[in-house]
Amino acid sequence: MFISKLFFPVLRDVSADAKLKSHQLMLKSGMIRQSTAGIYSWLPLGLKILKKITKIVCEEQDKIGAQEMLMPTIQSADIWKESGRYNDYGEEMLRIKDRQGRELLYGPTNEELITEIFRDNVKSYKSLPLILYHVQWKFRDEIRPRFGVMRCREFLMKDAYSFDLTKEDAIKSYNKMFLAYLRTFHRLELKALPLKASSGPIGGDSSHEFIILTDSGESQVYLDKALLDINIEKYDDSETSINAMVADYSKFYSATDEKYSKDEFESKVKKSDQVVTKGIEVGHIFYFGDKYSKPLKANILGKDGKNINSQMGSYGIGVSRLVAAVIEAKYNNNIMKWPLAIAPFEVAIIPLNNKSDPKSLDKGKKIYNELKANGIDVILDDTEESPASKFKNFELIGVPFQIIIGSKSVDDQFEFKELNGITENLSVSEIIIKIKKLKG
RNA sequence: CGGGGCAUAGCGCAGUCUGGUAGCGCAUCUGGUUUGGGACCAGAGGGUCGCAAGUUCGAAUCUUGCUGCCCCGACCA
Repeated sequence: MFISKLFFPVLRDVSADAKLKSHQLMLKSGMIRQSTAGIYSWLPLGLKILKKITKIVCEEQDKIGAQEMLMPTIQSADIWKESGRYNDYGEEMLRIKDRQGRELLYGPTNEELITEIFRDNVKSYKSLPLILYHVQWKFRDEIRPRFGVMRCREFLMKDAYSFDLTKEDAIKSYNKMFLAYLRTFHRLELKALPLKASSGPIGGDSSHEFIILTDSGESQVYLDKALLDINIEKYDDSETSINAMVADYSKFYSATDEKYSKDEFESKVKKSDQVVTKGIEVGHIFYFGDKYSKPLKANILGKDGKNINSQMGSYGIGVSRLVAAVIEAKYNNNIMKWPLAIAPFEVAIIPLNNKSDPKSLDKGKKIYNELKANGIDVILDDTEESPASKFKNFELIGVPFQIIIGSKSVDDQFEFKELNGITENLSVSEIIIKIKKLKG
């Protein structure tokens, strides 16, 4: 991408309404624009990051054997009446009538729909276990949306649904998902904390929420430092390894504000291991047995030829919220510090004096082509802006690395600078090797 | 839903109290000078002052109604 062609309407000032840093920075850098209360358009830069995060989320789902599909945003009210949630869900559900007067709704979640699909298409225990997921826009009519995409009404969510024959099997699916979640957040370079949670309107008897630790999050969390030292990379996909992981995470104390008890915290965690910080909920997993399969009559035939209800779980990740959560967790001095894996661009090439020295832009283009040929996501500054303004722009977007072509470059050596970090002089081939290595 | 605030150029704001026909910064366009940390000079374009009604010779300004947005509280990925 040449920056002169990129649609990114940056703002010098943002409204005093944007209180949260992530909200301010997303507006300033032209990632998003608000359409109406709690509803946002994603401009090219924001969408690019959203897609990169989505890809990582999907890869980790695929890795545990979940299969991607896509359900619609609009659903019929009928199945919600069958499950009993049409009345229970309340004002948060956006209800719509079509021209025939049929009752529809904009899905806030998809348990009913997936259960219907399962009911109509899966008849035998031999098809189990089955985990299906999709990444789709949801709508929940929040009483008071705020904080940009952090708490909005329309949001992108990955939701997965597991179907198993027995509770024991269902817990295996649940634990696999637990691992997938921790791996996903690890790849996003976030400190994620699984917490036992009350299960809310989704229902069921086992659930964890996943909280991203930040300095500025919404909810206060209390935890044993040992939880942060667990290395998720040491667990593989085997059942024993997964069980060990769940056991390891269950060993130590952690609680949100609501469940926190001072006495318990003090007695279970050594003073030196106590961590009190803030967090943002980005994921939630539930095991809820036959809560939906029973009312929706999602029966399958077991080995003995008898009909049974499958055991279900559902698993959500707020993908659009994750974008803001990454910013909150990692920003520094008004700069968004993207992990390389989701950065809007991996490298910016900055020829400083395009006007007075046309050769420098030619050099930039040559490097641009070489990097592109090596699969590197690169942006070239082909404008005649002042150097200062160029640097500011790339800082604002949060491109992690810069290649600077200017008076300090000699021959085929260029300044290779880490955003707000060290600068070294490298040749193009050295730079390519370095980035490839960082990408892993 | 309860309580409060705001709505003026693409963005951020002043002007409203005390009515006299709209201004500042940034952005945009033109020309010139600049170029290692959001450059400078000169000029230009851009506004039914959220909508509707009322008061008045005259309304961004006063009155009423409506709409939208935001903030504080109870919910949520």
